[in-house]
Amino acid sequence: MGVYEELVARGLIAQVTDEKEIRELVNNGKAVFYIGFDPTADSLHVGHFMALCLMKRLQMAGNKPIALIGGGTAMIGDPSGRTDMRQMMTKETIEHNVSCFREQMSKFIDFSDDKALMVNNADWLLDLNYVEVLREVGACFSVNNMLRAECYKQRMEKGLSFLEFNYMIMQSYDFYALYQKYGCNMQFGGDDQWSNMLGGTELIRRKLSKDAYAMTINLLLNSEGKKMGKTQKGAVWLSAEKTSPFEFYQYWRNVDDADVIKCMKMLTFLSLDEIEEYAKLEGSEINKAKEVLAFELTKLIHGEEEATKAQEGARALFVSGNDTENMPSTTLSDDDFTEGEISVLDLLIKCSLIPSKGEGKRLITQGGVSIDDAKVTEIFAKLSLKDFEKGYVVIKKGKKVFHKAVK
RNA sequence: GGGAGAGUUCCCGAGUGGCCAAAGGGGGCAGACUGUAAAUCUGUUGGCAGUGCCUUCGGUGGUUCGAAUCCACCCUCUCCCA
Repeated sequence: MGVYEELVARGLIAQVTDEKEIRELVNNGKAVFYIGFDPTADSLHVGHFMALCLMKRLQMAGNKPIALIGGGTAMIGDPSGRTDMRQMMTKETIEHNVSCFREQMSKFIDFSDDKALMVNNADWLLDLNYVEVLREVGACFSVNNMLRAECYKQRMEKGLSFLEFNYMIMQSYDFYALYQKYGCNMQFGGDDQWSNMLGGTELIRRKLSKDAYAMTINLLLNSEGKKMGKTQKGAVWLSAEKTSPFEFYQYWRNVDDADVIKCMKMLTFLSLDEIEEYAKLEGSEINKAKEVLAFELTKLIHGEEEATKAQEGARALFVSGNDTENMPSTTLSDDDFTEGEISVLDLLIKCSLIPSKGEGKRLITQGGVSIDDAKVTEIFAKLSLKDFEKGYVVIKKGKKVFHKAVK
């Protein structure tokens, strides 16, 4: 089975421009492909992880990946898949984000010995001359066609600025530039990028009379059709500072039954045969598969040691009771105590478990807070230093959130 | 440039002078049931202090005892005409 067939079997491929050609290139390690990443935050998140996985799989099959960081296109803002206008980002923010991306990616993709490249489209986009671009590139685009593209259609009601309208042209120009510079013959991206990617193949055909290919990967959607990797607090990040390994592990440990196998196929490097075995599990047995999924992913992102810690921590908490070793924790100082006491509400705030005291009161009233296994029943309950005699207390919020307060 | 309309709390969306911290739905959170799942049911959903205060209905001023609601100007968006 070639790598292309494997991608299909894992349910990763959404659309391709020319299946035969792409299979041929990819399976024989002849592809030089690029994937673009918009530096809209200072860390990569789960959505990017799919793309990174794909890069790695293809790299292992002998193809050469180019990670393109959109330092230039971020100045414009991609309207695809968005119903509202993007906030304009400052140059400084973009530069900061670019360097964060660079660091995270190099942990995952092998950039040594020219096996992969990392480029920033700011290097060629920012110096373009407006009139020149219009004549060279603008002439190749039909506004009529652009307006028919799905990504703009959605915006026709809510409004689309000329700035954003140009995003497709800039992305197309990237492909064109990479083709000439590095012989990049293929572009991958999320399925919402389809029209932008076609713009690039079309531009290359017109300008150079050469064929280039595009392929989109399925977005990671849950059984309800919503994008995965988002929590109420925001995205699930790959950096340990923004999403701790424990939280990361828990996110995957808690996915719906219906989504476990799909996630395994799309995100892990477990063999398809092995995954088939997990797919046979039923009922509460599915929990085993969830543990494997969570462990494998945490290992990929944070390393085996952290993954083991997260797994043991979770098992201890949920199965056997109270191992506090790997629990997220907050250290309290003397200033947090008034006359040797701290109120439960202040404690919860200090540990960032609640955003406001009103929320805390509600939680306590509804029986959602326990400290050292004792349910807190009084909203103005206080803890004294005596309660910290063993050095910490364990706070339980709801059923799944555990936190250790150390003194 | 001319004309018409819109901007409400996390999101959608009601509200056209006091009964509005603002209906309803979605989402979130908590409880029950469970398998750290789903479905279902219940409660809850601006902040701070215990019943009152503060901040919030695009922005800034104004009218009024009292404004999300009326007036003026401004900003943003949509539609029609050019």
